[in-house]
Amino acid sequence: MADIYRALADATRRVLLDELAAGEGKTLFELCGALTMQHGLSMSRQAVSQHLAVLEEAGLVTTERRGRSKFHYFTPEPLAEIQRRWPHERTPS
Amino acid sequence: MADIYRALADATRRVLLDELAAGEGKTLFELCGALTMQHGLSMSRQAVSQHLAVLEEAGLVTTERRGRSKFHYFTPEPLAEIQRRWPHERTPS
DNA sequence: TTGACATGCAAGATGGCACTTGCCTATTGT
DNA sequence: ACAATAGGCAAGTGCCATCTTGCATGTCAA
Repeated sequence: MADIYRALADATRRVLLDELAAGEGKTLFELCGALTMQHGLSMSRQAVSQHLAVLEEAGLVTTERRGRSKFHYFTPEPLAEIQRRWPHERTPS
Repeated sequence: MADIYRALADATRRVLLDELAAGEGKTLFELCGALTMQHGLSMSRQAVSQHLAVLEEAGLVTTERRGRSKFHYFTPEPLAEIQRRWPHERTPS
């Protein structure tokens, strides 16, 4: 499991996490479209694919193949390590 | 305020945060020593200084000059952005 | 089977980050 | 004043991450 800090270091990957956190189960093409349309980021399909691979290695994204499509899901659990490592007060909502 | 994600991306900087979170108010030389002695990281003083500058720009470290020494303090507040951006369930302690 | 669709693999170019080196400034003590 | 201490600035180097390009693999529909 690669470190999540490196995965979060890239702005494009953070936007991808935003997209996946919003609506679940998006494909590579859908994410490419979302990046271009809604975030003004225009990159090749492979660039997005490589970003998703980094996120998956870090455990922040899980995938599920259905047919020729691959659906991506946000998995927030690895983020808990950050709070475990540097705990700080939380306003008890 | 530079982004905290880039600041967290480097392993040395994370160890520095660990050191500062443990005991407050350390100087550059003290941190250099801690890196070498307790973590097996042997780097030049400038390397550590540049890491501290990145952490300070990200708001994760605040400094206070006293005489010719500069004391560094861990400031965890910026980390809250991560939880705000991707909220996930926390075991209600 | 043939073509279109969705994705994967691999090699190359570019830019940025981490680290070093050398010199400089500021503070303290004698 | 002088030396020693603590730290800062700036240029240079090497490497890694990101991105692109081109081709390959697997899936579905007609």
